[in-house]
Amino acid sequence: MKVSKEVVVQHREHLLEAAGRLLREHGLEKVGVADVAAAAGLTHGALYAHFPSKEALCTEAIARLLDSSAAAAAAQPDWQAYVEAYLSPRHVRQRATGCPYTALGTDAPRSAPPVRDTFSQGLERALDRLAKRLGGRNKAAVSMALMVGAVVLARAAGKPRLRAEILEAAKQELLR
Amino acid sequence: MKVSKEVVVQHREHLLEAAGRLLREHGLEKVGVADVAAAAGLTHGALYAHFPSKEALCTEAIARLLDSSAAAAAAQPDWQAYVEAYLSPRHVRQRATGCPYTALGTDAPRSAPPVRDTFSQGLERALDRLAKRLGGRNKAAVSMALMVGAVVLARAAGKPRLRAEILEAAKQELLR
DNA sequence: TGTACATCAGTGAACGCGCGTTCACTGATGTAC
DNA sequence: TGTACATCAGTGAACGCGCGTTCACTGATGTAC
Repeated sequence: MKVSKEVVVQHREHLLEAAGRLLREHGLEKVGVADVAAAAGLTHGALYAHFPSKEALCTEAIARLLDSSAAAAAAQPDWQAYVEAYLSPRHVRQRATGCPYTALGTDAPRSAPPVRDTFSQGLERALDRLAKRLGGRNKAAVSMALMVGAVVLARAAGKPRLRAEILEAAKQELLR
Repeated sequence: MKVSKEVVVQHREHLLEAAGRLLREHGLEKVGVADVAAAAGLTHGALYAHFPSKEALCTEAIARLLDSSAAAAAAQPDWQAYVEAYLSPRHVRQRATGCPYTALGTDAPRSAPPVRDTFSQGLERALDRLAKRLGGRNKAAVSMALMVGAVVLARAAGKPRLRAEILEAAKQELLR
């Protein structure tokens, strides 16, 4: 049945949030529109009143992720605290709420143009901001690559000991 | 029809090679058993004479990838040349024949235990070898994280200019 | 060495299942009078 | 303010498609005599 304008906006918001969470946890291919709709408290049919396709939903959800990820970084003025949180076992464990590059990085180049472009633009802006913060584009690129790489490898490492080793090594290097 | 023992071994080999290539290019979820079989010059039914399931095929194919990737690294005694090849635009472009961590890194933690464990063990050995080569586990972890992160980000970056910037920054840092 | 038979990798049709998408219908919302 | 009607987000069944897996059958291989 029809719902009020405010509720429509809420539902759209919930769909994007759920998609952002599920995509980071399970990847683009393993998440179904029914999963996203259910996580938002709706049925799959309703999703198509908000988005024309799964791809459109995912594209917008990922664009949001990249934005809010950049916003979260900007909101932490203490660089050391930011790095320590990023390279924490908690971040490695909780993919669903973590950095989109570490969750979906290797999916980006295989995706359709809309998703690829979203990643590309998000990355460009992320590096710009980081360059201002760290005073140099080279330093920004190296720092981001090291952080992303460390979390990707730590997640691929099954044993907690190896995970901790990778995270610690990256942390020492970044805060040197 | 039945084929000779030698041909059976060849077909198995071709299936694993095709799987290794297609998996790196398209990811675990987008590659079908029919795709792999066709790339190996067989029909999908034949695949099940060699492997009990898609998962078993992928697990073995990935194990091979990790081994041959480590072997390729060991075969290049010149560290600078290795780093330059790894951080080259060519490697960024050709996912199908490149490093398995940069191609499938973010798929690893979402995969079923057999695939996850394969990655975990492969990573452990890769870091061991690199530690001997670079004289320190910390240095090995940092170098590998930076290399993997740089290629993942370079692939996510659409524009050649941004790609080159990331690769160059990482290269300078690693060969410092 | 030659022959008869058992073996088994390969083929392609078929099955079951899940997924993205569509659509007729519902009923609360919001608007026009 | 009250009423009648148009709108449209949401529901759930249905559709088409692709994919992993199975299986009866084929025919070349390899073995036993």
